Amino acid sequence: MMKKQLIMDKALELFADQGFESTSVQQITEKCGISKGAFYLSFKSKDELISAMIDHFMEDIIKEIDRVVKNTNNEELLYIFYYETFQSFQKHSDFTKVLIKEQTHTINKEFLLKISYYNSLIEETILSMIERIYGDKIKEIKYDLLYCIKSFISIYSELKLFYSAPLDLQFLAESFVEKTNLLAKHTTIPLISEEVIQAMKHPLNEDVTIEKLLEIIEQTIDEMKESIEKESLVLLKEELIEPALSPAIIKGLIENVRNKPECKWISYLLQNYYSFS
Amino acid sequence: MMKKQLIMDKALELFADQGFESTSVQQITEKCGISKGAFYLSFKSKDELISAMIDHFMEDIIKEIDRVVKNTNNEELLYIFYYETFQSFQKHSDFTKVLIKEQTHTINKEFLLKISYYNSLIEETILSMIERIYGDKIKEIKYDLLYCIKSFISIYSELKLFYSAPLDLQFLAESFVEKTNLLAKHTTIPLISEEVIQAMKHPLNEDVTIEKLLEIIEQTIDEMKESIEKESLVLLKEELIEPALSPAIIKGLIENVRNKPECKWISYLLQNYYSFS
DNA sequence: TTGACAATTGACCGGTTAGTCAATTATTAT
DNA sequence: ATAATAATTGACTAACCGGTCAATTGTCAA
Repeated sequence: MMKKQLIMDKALELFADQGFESTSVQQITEKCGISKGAFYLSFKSKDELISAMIDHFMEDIIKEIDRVVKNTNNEELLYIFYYETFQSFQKHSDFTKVLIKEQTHTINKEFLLKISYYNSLIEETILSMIERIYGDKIKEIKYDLLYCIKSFISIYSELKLFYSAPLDLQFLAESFVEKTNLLAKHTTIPLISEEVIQAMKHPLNEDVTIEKLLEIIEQTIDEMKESIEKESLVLLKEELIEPALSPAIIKGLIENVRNKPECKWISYLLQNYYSFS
Repeated sequence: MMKKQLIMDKALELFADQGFESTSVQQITEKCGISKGAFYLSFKSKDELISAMIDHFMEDIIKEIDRVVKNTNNEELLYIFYYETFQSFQKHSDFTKVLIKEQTHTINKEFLLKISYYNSLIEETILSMIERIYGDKIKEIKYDLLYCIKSFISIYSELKLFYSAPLDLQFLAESFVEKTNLLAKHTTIPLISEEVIQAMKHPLNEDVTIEKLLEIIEQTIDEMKESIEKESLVLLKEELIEPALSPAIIKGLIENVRNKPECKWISYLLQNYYSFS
């Protein structure tokens, strides 16, 4: 439906400079030139719009970065990574603003969990890139590098997106490549160890209730065609209602489900629910 | 008044995990065990409470960091700076959370301007520190270093304050000292030039109206004892209503006013208003 | 042209917000 | 003890919020 896209676009503009909470459905519908009722024909609630928006843009951004990282040789990789990330952020500048704002601000646990999920996907990509470029020798400082790279990207976001600093993207990427290489080659004091990372993992998912999980699963099942994945999901749903299967079987079913792109989110939630790492 | 402090303390706790907007005056008064009316005896509005809170904590944090930077010899300076900054942030962890949340989120232009003012004070301190430690040779990358140092502090904030990562502050400071030294000694591609800094300066103060300025000035005048500074402020107020004086005289008057700590904010606003750098 | 159906509207609902102010209570001076 | 004054209360207002639904409008086949 066209209407959905229109609402997402206009809402994004408002969210970008007011945030989720301060933007009312009224404002969105006015900007779209539609009535309040029409909004609720496209989205069940304001929260559903936000959730859909996060999915839509995050998937797009991650897909772009992943593609670039996969298809670039090691020599240029870091430069291309920075450059394409900045490009992608600039292309989706409104969404990036929203993300930065809401990452620290939203009270809604569902959004936070979702954002942290996509964040973990990006972290995986960056980590695999670091390992490819620098090899085993930086194993102990890989999380240091990860957080520094993320910081550099934040510097870009702050300067370019929030303060409109006149910065050349290629130059920016070059400069950050140099800084990253410096840190990778000479850092001797690792700051963030594997244990630290483990200790701070998933502080959010304890708030995901069975009811909420069942609701999302049922909705997804309805939208799926008959397949092994759908069958697996049905079994997982029954397991949630009345536990009967062994952990090994559950883990296997979750693995099955993960194959379908539209179920990745659910498999992530289930994995956390059953505390599988 | 004791009541004011009580309200600030309790409000800060709520602001830290809900943000300004999502925290109602009702919630604050309940937590204080006072009535809604009593709140408005201490603060004219919710905004005034927030404004007072920003001033109170920012001045405290900046004073601590400034004192440390001034009283430490160059050798240990960077380490002590990081360590004391982290200590200060930990001591004021609720306020730091508020600051991080609202820096990117608040719509209220007055708060943003205030935060960016205090931010510029901290930046000045960091820059003076960089120059003291590394001397003239890093002149071209001083803004790079500034932003990297700020990024490192952000990493601390994210890990420690938001994700409660188990990190040792001394170790953390040591690690960041190494990273900073590495970047200072080997960076060859300056990212942020003087021109970039100039181009992104003060995008906010265009929203400060004469009326708002007059309001703040009048309020401050009432609270001041007779002095050269008060006289200067009265003259500046009259100048705002009916321009008559030369730029040189205005600049001098602003310089006078700046001497009183309680007028620093006003002198900053006036300086921006008259576009003095 | 008619009638069945789908799309769209906006007045309305219950709830929450910041802020006010007449009424009440507490304190102090005499 | 009494009167005057200061401090405190909480019901109240007007505005706004997300969400609903009876009523209206638009569409199209017969």
